[in-house]
Amino acid sequence: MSNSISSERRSGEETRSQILSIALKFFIEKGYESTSIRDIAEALGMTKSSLYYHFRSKEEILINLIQLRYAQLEELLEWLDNQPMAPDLLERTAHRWIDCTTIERLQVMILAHTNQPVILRLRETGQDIRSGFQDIINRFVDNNSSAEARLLVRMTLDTISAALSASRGTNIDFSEILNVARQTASVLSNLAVGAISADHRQSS
Amino acid sequence: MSNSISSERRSGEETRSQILSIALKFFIEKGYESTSIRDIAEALGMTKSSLYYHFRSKEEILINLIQLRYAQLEELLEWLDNQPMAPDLLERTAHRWIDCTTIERLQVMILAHTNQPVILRLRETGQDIRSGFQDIINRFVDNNSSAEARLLVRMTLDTISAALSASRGTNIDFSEILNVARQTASVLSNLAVGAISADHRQSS
DNA sequence: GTCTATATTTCGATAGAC
DNA sequence: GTCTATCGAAATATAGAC
Repeated sequence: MSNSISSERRSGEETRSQILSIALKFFIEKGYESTSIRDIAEALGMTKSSLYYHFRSKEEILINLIQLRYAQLEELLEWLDNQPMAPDLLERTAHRWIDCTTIERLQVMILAHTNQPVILRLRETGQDIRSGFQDIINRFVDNNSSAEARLLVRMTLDTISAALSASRGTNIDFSEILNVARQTASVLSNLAVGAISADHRQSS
Repeated sequence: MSNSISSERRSGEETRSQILSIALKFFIEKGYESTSIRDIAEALGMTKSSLYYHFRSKEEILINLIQLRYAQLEELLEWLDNQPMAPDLLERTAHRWIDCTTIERLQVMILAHTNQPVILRLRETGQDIRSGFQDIINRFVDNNSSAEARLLVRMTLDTISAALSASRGTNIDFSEILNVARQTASVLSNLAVGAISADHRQSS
């Protein structure tokens, strides 16, 4: 409300993003519950109270981090809605998703992966945390599809998580994870499309 | 030390296994850190103090649960050491692992999957928590192998985790998860063996 | 925007009676 | 083997000075 909003805003936003960055690091390494506000504050050379100026609660920090994920998921959904259905559409969708994955988003995926209980709890208490791939999955299968087909479609779209999970504790780097995720998506999409076709043959 | 040890022992062991069972359920649903000793005790109709008679600490409960996993991993390793190396050995190893997976062990895998930070911390503080597949993976690749080959072997052996993770939030059942894990292991083992062969061609 | 000081709660764990 | 009572530590969060 003063005439120096811009500069005040700037430094405020910088501190905010530093907090998010450190919090992401701790939440991945130690887990959300084992990371205290104090851990985050002290790593930034400030006190707990200062941190509460920027975020109302610890949950709000987590929610901010998680939501970074959805903008790109919606872009992918918009792209998908403009594609004609084709046998290789699932594979192309998975590849498109992998190709637009940056190292920052990969870290958010690790966060979501290593803190499933609290994220599930937030979702149940009505926070704005949507479940990731559901809308995209529904483009390929429905509730009449076999469990096999539904699961294979999910796995095809989520090979990054599978590669990430398998790479835990190793020094395998970012680009290699995406490379392997790509290969895996290709072979899994074949299995998925086969299962979907089998469903259709059975229902006709 | 009395002459009624057997009956006393019996009821003690039963309480112990009830505690482990409830703790497993809570650790999966709420996460280890968000589950209090009180949660576990009250679910069993007892107090916190009574629980401390059976387990020294909350950590000890978790460690007991995690260790249920290793007996069968060692059986698999012993079987593997008696097999001659063959191109399809990786696939057969993965299938053997999947085929001996009970629903109880699947739950322990979910536990390990949803509580990675604390399990990693226990391992670092010298508790007897070994990392799962490392010994088995080393039978197929070494540090000279490409990152691609190493990661693909890991993923081939860990398709249960991938299928489990993808099935979160759905009602897809146990047998279908194992079925899909089997199919996935087959196609991934082909990729892995291809990558290993490529390594050998390059080094010779 | 950052600080000191503190309120409030909850946790893991122990002591000791029965 | 289970209980009541309690300790001490650490957590989230707030109030108010600067």
